[in-house]
Amino acid sequence: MNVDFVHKWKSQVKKGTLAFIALNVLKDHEYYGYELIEQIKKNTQIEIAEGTLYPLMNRLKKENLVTSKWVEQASGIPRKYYVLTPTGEETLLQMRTFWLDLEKSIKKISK
Amino acid sequence: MNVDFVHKWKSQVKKGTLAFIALNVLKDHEYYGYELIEQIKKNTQIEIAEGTLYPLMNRLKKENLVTSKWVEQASGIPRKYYVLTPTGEETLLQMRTFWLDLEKSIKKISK
DNA sequence: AAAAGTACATAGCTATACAATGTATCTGCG
DNA sequence: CGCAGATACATTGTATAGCTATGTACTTTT
Repeated sequence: MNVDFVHKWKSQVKKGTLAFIALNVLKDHEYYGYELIEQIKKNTQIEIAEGTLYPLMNRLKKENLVTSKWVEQASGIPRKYYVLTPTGEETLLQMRTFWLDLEKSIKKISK
Repeated sequence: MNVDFVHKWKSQVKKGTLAFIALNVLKDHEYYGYELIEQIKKNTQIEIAEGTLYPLMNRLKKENLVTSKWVEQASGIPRKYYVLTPTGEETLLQMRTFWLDLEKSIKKISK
């Protein structure tokens, strides 16, 4: 019951945070989709389904926060690398401000 | 454009965090709906629409995390007070653990 | 040759914040 | 007195976004 609620809740928290997390990870390093999932999992223990990441990246592209470029591989499927745009960097800064405020607020009420 | 994206993003971050915030605020003090909105605004600067809070509290009730009781007023509309259940308290602890981990992870990737 | 991993992508489902709207009561002000 | 604004609850409809399931295609491992 309760386990189920917490599970759903975590999924809801991801709504929004994932965009923030992805932009943060892309800030200093470009990654392709599959690799981005692995990086995020490694750094945050958060697992993103592929069906979540690809639509997410397309939204961020549509909003002009990232661009993408195909890179051919010596062997195998070409990889689509994602890069932060200047708008993306600027947006990330605004998001960080909001996040820090939220963090502080929650710290205040959760003791 | 970008302002619009950030605005929508904040709304998405609220999905999930609001339940967490409400439970935190109710942990040590019972409040009625309207007052809860004011308390949250005062403590976190986060504004919750009434159309958000009432369905939220009904969900939390259905999940047995809070109970409610009507309290008649000497004058005016009776108030519906919300109280954390033991299940609610336990769930809150699990949520806090997840939140602290998330906070730590984001701190790690955002510098 | 089959299974598992890499790599991209989409469709349908579900949960939830918010605006808009509605009901009802009380208080302050001209 | 009458009315605007605050108090207090609630519902409906819409948009957003994560997740499961599914699909394609290539490579590596067994």
